[in-house]
Amino acid sequence: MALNLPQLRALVAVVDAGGFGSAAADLGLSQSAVSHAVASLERTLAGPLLVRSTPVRTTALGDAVLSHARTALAATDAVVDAAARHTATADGTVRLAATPTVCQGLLPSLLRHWSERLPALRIRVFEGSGEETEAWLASAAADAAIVVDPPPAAGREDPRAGSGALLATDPFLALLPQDHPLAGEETVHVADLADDPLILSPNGCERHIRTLHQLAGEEYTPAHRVRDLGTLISMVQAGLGVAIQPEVSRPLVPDDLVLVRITPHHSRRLVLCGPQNRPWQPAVRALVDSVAQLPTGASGVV
Amino acid sequence: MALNLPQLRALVAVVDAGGFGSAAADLGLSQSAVSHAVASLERTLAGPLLVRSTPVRTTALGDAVLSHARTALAATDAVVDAAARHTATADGTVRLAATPTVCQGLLPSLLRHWSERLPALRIRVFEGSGEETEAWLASAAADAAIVVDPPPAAGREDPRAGSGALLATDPFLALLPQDHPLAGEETVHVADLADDPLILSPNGCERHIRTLHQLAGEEYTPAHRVRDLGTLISMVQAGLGVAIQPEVSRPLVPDDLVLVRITPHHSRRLVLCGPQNRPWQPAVRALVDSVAQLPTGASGVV
DNA sequence: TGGGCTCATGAGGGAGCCTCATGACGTGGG
DNA sequence: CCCACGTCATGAGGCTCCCTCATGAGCCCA
Repeated sequence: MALNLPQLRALVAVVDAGGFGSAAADLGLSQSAVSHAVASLERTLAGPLLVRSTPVRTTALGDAVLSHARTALAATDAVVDAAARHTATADGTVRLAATPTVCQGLLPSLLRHWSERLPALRIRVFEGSGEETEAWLASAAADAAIVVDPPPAAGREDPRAGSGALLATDPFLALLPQDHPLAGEETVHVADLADDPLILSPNGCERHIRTLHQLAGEEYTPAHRVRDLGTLISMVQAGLGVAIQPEVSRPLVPDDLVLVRITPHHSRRLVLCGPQNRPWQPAVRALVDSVAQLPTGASGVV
Repeated sequence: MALNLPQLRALVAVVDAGGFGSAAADLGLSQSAVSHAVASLERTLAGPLLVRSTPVRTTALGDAVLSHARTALAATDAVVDAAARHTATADGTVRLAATPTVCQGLLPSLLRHWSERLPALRIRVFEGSGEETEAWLASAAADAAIVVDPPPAAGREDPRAGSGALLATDPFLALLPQDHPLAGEETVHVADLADDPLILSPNGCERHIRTLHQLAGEEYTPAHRVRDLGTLISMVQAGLGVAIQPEVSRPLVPDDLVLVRITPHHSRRLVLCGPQNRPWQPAVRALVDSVAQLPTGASGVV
């Protein structure tokens, strides 16, 4: 004879209503059901819980049990409440904007994570340059975006916007052919690459690469500019030069190229967030929350 | 499809064990039962709770639900724990010593109260004089007693003894025939009764009555001494004199006698307690606790 | 004494929970 | 490459339990 929820509900209802009949009415059951429930609970607890009088009173045993019964019932209600609140906010479709590097390097594992943690959520990915993604987010063409180096916590015009989640602090690395003289090094310096033609990475990384050269006191003279990351990789493979790429592009680097840590150290912050000028979709909040509890800087999100 | 405890137990066990099979082993069930339970819980909450992988991971919905499920289960465990602790301490037989006045005036309602609140407890009443009751308690011939004016909180030799419950502050009243000249008064003074023969109440009340006369500055000259309260009442009914009786004897006073408030005010404290020189029985603790939460000074305990 | 109210108690039906057996899926070693 | 293995899902079946209906017992009050 195991304890169960209807028994506890009956006990609490009888105490609150002051009688079996009115408790049955409150619970939407027959008086008989309430009587059976309390009687079986008294059997499992091996003692009377209630004094049958008008109004009913609790025995000492009933008193000792009652508060725990209330918390148990409150907790089960909290279970269904939490579930209802969750399903109300964590479904629908989110339009997510991101840059090509992020889409190819970081997003696959993120989408896998979300499909596990938030399976009711559909995510449509929109790939664009850094400027495009921010414009889409501002113009409501996207619901969320992975933005690079947003102003930290400031510039949020709508107080309902909330804060984003730091997905990774993404360091810049040197991309070299495997047979490059420095390919085996632990770390290379920007100055060491001055003799190699620099192939400029696509999209919005140019700003960071220029900063890197300024930090090193080196002249910034890119030899080639390409738009597509595939093109860049092919050129490095062909020995036409070297490149500087963020860590997240590692999954895309073929076996015959290597990524080597570069000094001076410089990195960019990749942040998942919703729009700054209007309230976020609940689903976007759920997406951000589900990655916020991950170890920070986890470029290798499972 | 209603939420129930086995479902919550299954969910928590799977998360803790890291898999359905080991959770089933922990719960002493088949793997199939655990699978069915989690599946039905996911149906009632309208969303997946777990990601089936090795080891299993929670979805965001699962996380939101899990902590509430744990508290619900802990509370149900607390219910059976409280009941077990209670039945372990609140049964058996208690030998209760009390004076005749208390036995006749106060005990009936107390015994009714206890038979409701602590029905598993049998109480054997031993009636004796004040000295006898205290001697029985000291010699372990009684397990508890209702004692008059015990030294307040001091003189407790065994620290495990605990403190008693104040049952009543029991004021002394004048017992008069209904046709006595002062019977209609709100309050009478000890000096007003100087002309009436004083019939001494039985048992240990003489000390208090003497104190009353000292407080009033009156001479203390009892005309009659009787042992039995019934005798005293008969004599007052016969017009042979007046008496001074504690409030608790009110239920025993016939209709043709009246109890009138007396000045100077004097009262005795009736305290239920266990022995002072050895640990109390758990059942005695339960008795004391069950009256301690009543309104104090309730000579009219329901 | 009889009516009304309250709770207890059988009998019966239906839904649940559990088990056994089997199938689907992914994984790692020979 | 494929097979063995471990894990979980899924039906079918039995048994327990939970609920309802009907009826009886105890109590209070007129």
